[in-house]
Amino acid sequence: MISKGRTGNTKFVKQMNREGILHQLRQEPRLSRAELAAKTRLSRPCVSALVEEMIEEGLIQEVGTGESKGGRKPILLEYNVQAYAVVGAVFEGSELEMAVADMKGELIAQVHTRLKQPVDGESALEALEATLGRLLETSGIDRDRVIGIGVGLPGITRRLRGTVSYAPSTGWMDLPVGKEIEERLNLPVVLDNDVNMMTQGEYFGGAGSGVSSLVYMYVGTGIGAGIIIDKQLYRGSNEASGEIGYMRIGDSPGRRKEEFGVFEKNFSVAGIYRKAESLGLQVDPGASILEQLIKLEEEGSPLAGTLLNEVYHGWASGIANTVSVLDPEMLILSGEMVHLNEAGLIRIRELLSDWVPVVPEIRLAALHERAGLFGAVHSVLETHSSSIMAYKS
Amino acid sequence: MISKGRTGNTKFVKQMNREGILHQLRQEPRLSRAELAAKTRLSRPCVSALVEEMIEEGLIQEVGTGESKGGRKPILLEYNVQAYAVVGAVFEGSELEMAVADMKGELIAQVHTRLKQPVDGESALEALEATLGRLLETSGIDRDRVIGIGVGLPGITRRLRGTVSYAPSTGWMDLPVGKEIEERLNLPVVLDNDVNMMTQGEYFGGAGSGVSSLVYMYVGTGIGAGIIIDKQLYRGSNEASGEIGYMRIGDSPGRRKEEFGVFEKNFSVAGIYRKAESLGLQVDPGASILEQLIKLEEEGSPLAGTLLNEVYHGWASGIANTVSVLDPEMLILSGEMVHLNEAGLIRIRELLSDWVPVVPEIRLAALHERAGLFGAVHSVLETHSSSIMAYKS
DNA sequence: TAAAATTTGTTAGTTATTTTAACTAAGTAA
DNA sequence: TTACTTAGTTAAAATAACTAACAAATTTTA
Repeated sequence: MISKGRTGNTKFVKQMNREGILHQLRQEPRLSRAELAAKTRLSRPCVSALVEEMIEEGLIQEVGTGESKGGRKPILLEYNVQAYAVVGAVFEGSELEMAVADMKGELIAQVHTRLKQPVDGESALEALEATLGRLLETSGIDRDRVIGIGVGLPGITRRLRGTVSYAPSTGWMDLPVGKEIEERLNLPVVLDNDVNMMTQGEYFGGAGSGVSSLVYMYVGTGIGAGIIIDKQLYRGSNEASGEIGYMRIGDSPGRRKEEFGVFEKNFSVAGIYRKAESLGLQVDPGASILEQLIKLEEEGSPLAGTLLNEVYHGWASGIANTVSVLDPEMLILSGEMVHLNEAGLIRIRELLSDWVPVVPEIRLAALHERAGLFGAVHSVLETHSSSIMAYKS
Repeated sequence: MISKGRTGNTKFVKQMNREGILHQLRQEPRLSRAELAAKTRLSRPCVSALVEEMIEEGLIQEVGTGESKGGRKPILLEYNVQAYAVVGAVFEGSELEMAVADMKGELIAQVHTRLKQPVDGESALEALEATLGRLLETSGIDRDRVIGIGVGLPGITRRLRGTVSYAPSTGWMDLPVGKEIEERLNLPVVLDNDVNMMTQGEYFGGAGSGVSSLVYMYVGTGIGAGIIIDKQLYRGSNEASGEIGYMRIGDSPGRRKEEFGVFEKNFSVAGIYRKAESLGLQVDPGASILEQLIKLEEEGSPLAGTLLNEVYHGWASGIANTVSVLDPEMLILSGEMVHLNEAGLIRIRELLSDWVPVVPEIRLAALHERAGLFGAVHSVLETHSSSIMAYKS
């Protein structure tokens, strides 16, 4: 019930200040009250009072003394990362990956479940519930200490009317998934699509930590992007931001209103396979197409070289268009793109510097499979770590 | 000096609440204290106190009584739009347009100056100063009542180190323009490029008023876009957001590192002229190219029809790419695009609904030439209307 | 027509929270 | 050993919002 509208009362200020202190402590562990006062621009007595309160609540701990700076030694404080726990879950195809993490977002335990086929809403919910039980048991974490669960689903996640959503590829059409999970598990739920979750993962604990705006570009079955602007995930007005697979890049087939967009039709993993096969190249659908093309080119196949170049050109075009619109600080390449070698990266950077006036820093994703889980966990921390404090105070 | 970091004191709360009241009153004039209390969720005594303060400062006025709703008649309050004034200025080629507005952003007086050629920094500054004097004199507004000036400049405006900026096409390379204007006029300055100013103009008082995210697309010498996300202008990490002229749309010439991007090379006004001329069409560079093509097509020229279609296709591609990334609530077409007729608009909407999953509302710009001035004025109101209150209290 | 009810606005007192100033604690340096 | 520093606490002052009660002005109702 904090600051609903544009006006606030004095309690809101206290909440803000508590969060400010916690924020500092999360960024820079082992700070004294005096240092906190300086960094938060609050008076020392105020910091002392708030800190005492949060120590009582178990959110902060005193952890010994630091070096003297010419006077009394400071008492160092630390964010108590074990005060509570958060759970992250990611559905991917017929797999469910789940983990508990501490309040810093560090994974404590992780389990993996294979869902019964075909997946429907009920079986997915059941799996979620059972796996959560198993996870908490093995990790020895009390259920009361879990402040929420973040769930990543494939496909577009609509948030109309609260937490209604659907994920086409698993057959959960238009189910109020968020609410159902919430009721079933009796836990606050943060729901988002897989790319948004991975984006948050890389942003909070991967290649993108520290920047204030980034684009996370994922090439897989389709092509999508997650966007962080001003340290916040940007979802768009219809939850459809970052649907860059619909860009007009490459050959556009005559047909209209396709399920896939032109860009992803041409340059997703499946699209590249199609191109490779139509060129008569021998490729294995089980392994990375990019790695195979690179290997073929090294072995002297000019066809593979041509296709590789076309792929770089296509991907770079997608990047150029996105960067032209957003001018992000950083761009993170993931999915199939993580198999880019040095030469490929250089080629893409080269094309970009020819094409656009400002080229952002471009990096490969650092977290790989863990990105989604990491993001799910952090999305809960972002959404609920302040509300948890509110209900305690 | 308000809320520098993430923490706040009680004064900050008061500031917030004052702004909340003012905000309500700006949106909906003629509200009573009781209604304000209900809308801002503040207690009636609190509202009364804040309102009294602001009446004394001249920010609010009592304007008679309203209809009874079964009890005592309410005393209606109104935002005093004439308490202060703001100035907007827009440089465009060798012209300088300038206006004063009240606190609601309504233009009170407007003047126009032709700059000496060639334009350099000094002569532009001189013109700015002289025109401001003339404007204030004719409008009879006291200089002390002006809270700031918004200046729109052509080209990319960089804000590195405060307000350093450059505007290539007027020859102001890398001058600390913001600071210089500030010193010269002794007024707070808000500097931005022309497209951003026009975007804010349409957002605050034109086709885009009320939405929370929009893209303003301008086709002129080049092609650019202004982006509003979450009710805020988004400038990008290097002030280069919305540089959609660099998208990869249409024929890309062999040359690298051009001044212009591929999209604008093909589909800016100049680009379309080039295409028209190479097709042997008779076009006059002084009038709207789009209108001429439409007329030629109506007169039965198949070549003009083909080109027109190509232009629609190109513009729609730019829109599709932008929309794929941002998923805005609304898209405003301006510059040469305002000459689109109904058929053209329909064609573009048709292409979009074939290409992208979510099509935003698409409108033509409503403000035309006044957009820049309007935006300049509103950018000052946004930036300084709260600080003016702060220094009063 | 008078009393009751309702809505608006104010007054007085309470509460919550931060700040300032002074003070204690615990160290370093000369 | 004394002076100076830095860390942290205490107590009082300041600020600003809230609650409760009341006054003022109207409408509704008996």
